[in-house]
Amino acid sequence: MTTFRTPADAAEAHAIQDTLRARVVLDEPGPPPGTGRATGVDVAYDEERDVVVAAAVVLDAATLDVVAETTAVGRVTFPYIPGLLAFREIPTVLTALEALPVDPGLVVCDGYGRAHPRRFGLASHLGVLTGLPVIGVAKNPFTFTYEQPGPRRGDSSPLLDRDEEVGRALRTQDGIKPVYVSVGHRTGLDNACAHTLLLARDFRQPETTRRADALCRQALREATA
DNA sequence: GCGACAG
DNA sequence: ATCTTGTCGC
Repeated sequence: MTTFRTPADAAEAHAIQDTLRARVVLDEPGPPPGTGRATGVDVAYDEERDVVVAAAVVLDAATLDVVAETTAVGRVTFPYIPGLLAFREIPTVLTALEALPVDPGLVVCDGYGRAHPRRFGLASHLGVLTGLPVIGVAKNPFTFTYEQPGPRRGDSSPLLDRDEEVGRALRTQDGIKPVYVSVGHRTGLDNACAHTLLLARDFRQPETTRRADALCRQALREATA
């Protein structure tokens, strides 16, 4: 597992992304959807107290039952800069992932992977550092463009950077605004969408992110109280 | 130069 | 991300 280093500034962060990008694996299909485990990771902040809490929640991919969960507390070491989100979230997320007593299976993060200005978003970065299959499911289209997908659950359309497909806008519930799926590491886009759809069985967002989000917020309250 | 911009 | 009550709707 590669060591994480917090960059001194944006220029150094860009350089790190440009270097690590070469290690992304894009030619593996990834774990079969609906089997094994899927792990959601998310982070909550208390900017005032300079505290960050990460959560990792492992689900059975078939039943969506919780198999294991961990949290980790850290300090904010990098500001939020669009395109550099990973440097803010990854350190504490790594700690939470390492504390898991079981193999995470497919890791699902809140944000982007290949859909990124330098093709190296949070999901790509986390994948390269851990070696795990990782995908990104974001709630906003960031700077990318897309045609509105069909109205039904499962409908999708290409997420574009110029004319390059960097991800997909995927409708996970009938008549509800889509989520934005992109590949991180060791997973194909079709598979990433299939996983997302199965994980978003009951809600717009995948159950993995919902559980991780709830857990890190709760842990932040407790760490802050 | 100004605005937009994952979380 | 986070600040934040009630309220409209299934």
